[in-house]
Amino acid sequence: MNRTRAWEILKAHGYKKTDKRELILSMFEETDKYLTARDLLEVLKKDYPGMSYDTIYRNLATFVELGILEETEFNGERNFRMHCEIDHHHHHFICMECGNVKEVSLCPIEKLEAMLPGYTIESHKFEIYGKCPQCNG
Amino acid sequence: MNRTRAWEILKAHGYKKTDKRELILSMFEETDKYLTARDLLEVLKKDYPGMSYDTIYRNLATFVELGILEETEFNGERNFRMHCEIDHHHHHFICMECGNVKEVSLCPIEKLEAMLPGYTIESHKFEIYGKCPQCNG
DNA sequence: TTCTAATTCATAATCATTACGATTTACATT
DNA sequence: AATGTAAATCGTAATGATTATGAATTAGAA
Ligand SMILES: [Mn+2]
Ligand SMILES: [Mn+2]
Ligand SMILES: [Zn+2]
Ligand SMILES: [Zn+2]
Repeated sequence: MNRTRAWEILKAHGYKKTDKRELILSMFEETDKYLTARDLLEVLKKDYPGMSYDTIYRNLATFVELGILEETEFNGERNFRMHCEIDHHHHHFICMECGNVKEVSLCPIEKLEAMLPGYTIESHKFEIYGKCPQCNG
Repeated sequence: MNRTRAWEILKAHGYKKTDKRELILSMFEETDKYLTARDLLEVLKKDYPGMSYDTIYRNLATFVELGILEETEFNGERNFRMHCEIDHHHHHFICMECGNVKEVSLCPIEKLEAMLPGYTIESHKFEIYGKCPQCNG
């Protein structure tokens, strides 16, 4: 996902183009790491000192709802990142040192479905945490 | 894990026997569901109206540290449950309707390790959410 | 029974997140 | 280009989970 595509989606749903949204999207575009609301505010405050958490959270919710961002939760905080381009189902290795993210295609959810008759699987979370090669030194 | 074993561990680490701990442990012993700090306080307030969140959280942290409880996070809250008896590595299907938990032995973490040379895997989370057979009707 | 460290209580602080009325702004329409 | 209006943002306060702290209580050893 990139900013251009994001704006197509936003427009298609009747959302207006604003500088704040543009800035938020550009922050996500230039990193593959997960960001928190706090991360965003910290940076946006430089350009917009009056920037409100309400604006951040409301837009994050919109972006997730429209599939522009993906969301997860670790270290007791909500984390967001640009939704992956990759079309096939996959998961992420997340470096707890630098935040870098690596795609992981292994997922046993289909096998699992067969092993749980009577159960309805609505969602699943498979996340791997550790240190990436750079941080391992 | 049961209360008796839990007390062995607590004693072995020099922790004292208190009524609050006994009650907390008994709550976990009699269900296989995940409980939040709020769930616990709600019940403990009946016997101990002055019961403090501090006591709950401090003991939960102790129990997790000693391997008596296991902890996870979903729906934006920390959730706790008695640590499983089962010795082999496994994960959980969690019913989002009734909270029931089912063991799931499928896990691709070892295969994954081989697929991520240079990476150090420190931990991983694999959780499946949905509806159990009873709640599906 | 006495002593002491562990535990709990009572309360406030902190942190992430949400809520809301007032104000401003994007953009469609004239 | 000016106008009207719904959308978006601001400013600020509320909420809810969690953590912190100092005083009071208590379990268990001596
Ligand atoms: Mn990805
Ligand atoms: Mn289990
Ligand atoms: Zn998967
Ligand atoms: Zn596993």
